Amino acid sequence: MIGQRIKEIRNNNNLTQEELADGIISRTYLSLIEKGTVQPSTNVLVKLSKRLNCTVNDFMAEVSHFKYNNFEILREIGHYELKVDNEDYEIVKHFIDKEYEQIEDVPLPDSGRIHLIYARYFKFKGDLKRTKLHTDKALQKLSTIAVNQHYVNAVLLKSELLAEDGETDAAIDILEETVYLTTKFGELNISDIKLRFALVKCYIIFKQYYTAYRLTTDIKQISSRLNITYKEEKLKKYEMLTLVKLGKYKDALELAGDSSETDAGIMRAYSLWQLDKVKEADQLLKAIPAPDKEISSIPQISGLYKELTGRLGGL
DNA sequence: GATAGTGAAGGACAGACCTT
DNA sequence: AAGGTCTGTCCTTCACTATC
Repeated sequence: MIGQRIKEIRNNNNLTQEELADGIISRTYLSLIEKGTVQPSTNVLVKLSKRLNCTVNDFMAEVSHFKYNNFEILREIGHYELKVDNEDYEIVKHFIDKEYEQIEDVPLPDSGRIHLIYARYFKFKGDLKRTKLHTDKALQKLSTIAVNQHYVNAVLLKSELLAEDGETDAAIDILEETVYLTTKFGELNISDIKLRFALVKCYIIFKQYYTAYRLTTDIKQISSRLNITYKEEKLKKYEMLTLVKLGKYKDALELAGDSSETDAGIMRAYSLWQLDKVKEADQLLKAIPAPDKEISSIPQISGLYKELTGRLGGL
């Protein structure tokens, strides 16, 4: 597949094998690469991509499936991916019922996308066994092409499952590896932000707060470079939490501003308490509505709340 | 003739494995 | 730990053939 793409791009650039290979590899070897007989090294791919004025990712981009005549399925995959994104799972059930994963000759990337839809559906349904099965299949099939948004989504789901199983270190491994690949071969996009978000969550579980904080800074930089916003509120909470955990209470207070939002309030109160402003902390804490169960979507913030109420309860 | 494909032979290198 | 050997992969060169 890579060879096919190289040939396509070379032809678009009106270059012969001789011209493209010159000074990089032998012409014969390029021929073998294009035929798919050999697997070129990354080094070679990088050099070829430079001469062809493209990225290595372009070599791995999906070859258009004009031979794959089932456009209907492709259209449906895209349609139901959106439905899954919107958590419209009841509609997705129609897609599941069609059992597209049983169809032979579906190209690997598309088959991977089908499995990913299945995995996300079964995750919603709470069927962990099928979720894991389809996630692994999706990863396996999507890994045959360049790191793209579908592969990243599969990685995110996989890391989520690993973290839920208490295998945070394995989750970090797969996320870091994917960050490396996207950074090395791809151009920055929303996937880079999503991956780092997932990493922040894992590093907080691992109590590696400095790394988590550094990642929140990375996310802000990438967002600003791409001129997009992504879960700004949650990012701010993570940033505050890491600052609090690092003992940078003044910075945390500054970041929280005068937000009346519950999580921010908890972290403000906690920081104030740490800075010996017990009275202010107590007042702030009393203004926070008493939660009946989980107070925050971020467990560590609930932890701060419990600690704080424990300490200030006697006042 | 220019370009591309194939096969054989072999060098360079890295990783795995074993011995000292 | 340091070394030697083996093995597999990447890559080259050369010679030849096929296609346009």
